[in-house]
Amino acid sequence: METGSIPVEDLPGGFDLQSTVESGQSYLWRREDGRMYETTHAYGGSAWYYAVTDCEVVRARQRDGLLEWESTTDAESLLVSLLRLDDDLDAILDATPEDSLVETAYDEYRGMRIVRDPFFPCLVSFICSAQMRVRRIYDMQTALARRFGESVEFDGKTYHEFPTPTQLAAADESDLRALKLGYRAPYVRKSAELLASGEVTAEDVRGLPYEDARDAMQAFVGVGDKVADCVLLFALGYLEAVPLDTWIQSAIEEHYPHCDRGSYRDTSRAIREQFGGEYAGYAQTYVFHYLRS
DNA sequence: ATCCAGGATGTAT
DNA sequence: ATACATCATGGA
Repeated sequence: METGSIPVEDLPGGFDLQSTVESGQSYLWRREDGRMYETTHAYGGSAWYYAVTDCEVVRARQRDGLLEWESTTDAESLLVSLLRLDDDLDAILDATPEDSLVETAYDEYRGMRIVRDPFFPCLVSFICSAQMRVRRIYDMQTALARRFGESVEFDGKTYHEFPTPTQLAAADESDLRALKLGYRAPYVRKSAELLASGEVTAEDVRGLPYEDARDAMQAFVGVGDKVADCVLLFALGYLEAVPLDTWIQSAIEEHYPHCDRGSYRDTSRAIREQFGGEYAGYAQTYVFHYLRS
């Protein structure tokens, strides 16, 4: 086992591990004690979390200004990538317009960062998110990993990686329904098949201008405007993407009624401008977490 | 019991 | 392009 620590206290804008991985933007991380979403700020906020990706387990906790980690291999660059520790949060705040709701949310969860999740797990988690509570989305992803993913041994325990597109494409609908995916089961299977066959790839989307990328994402099944925005924001690094979910819709009604333009596309453009454009997704994620907590 | 949860799809207009 | 019913599941 390799270990290390990353000084995060002096990163521009700081860092907050708990809000980053427990704000409903990523379904990659689990708390080591299995109490995700049951209690808040356990151990003074220094609980261990783990993620499994590329057959590697990485475990991390934040304590005394450090992000301490344990892994099968050197995990520092992986953590910088997954948790976007290279984002200049101060610059992002500076680029965000004066706005009492956004500022309140930024103050409440200072240091929370957008994640950079692996594409396929992110895609599936947000396909599953349709009409579903955050806690149950977690449970579905956990069930998929246990049932279809590779087992990885680490530190005397068995962890389960999220399945590959090929692994999920090989499942049939009844297997997925047995895991309580409900009507999302065929969406997940068909989208896995599109990736497994190479008919659609993440590279077909990555690099496109934002609105083109949002359209391209809808080649997947079970992906409309909102889920497309989530994957663009939380996996592909389109920080301007603002997923218009029910929470943000009600925030628009309440705080930004002039941004409601009827259609998703036009409302999206308006709220994106309201939130400062380039980093509008950051403001969205803070507001989402603030309103939902 | 009825309503709702990080919506998308198929169909009719 | 927009309006509508329909789609599982569990918790309040």
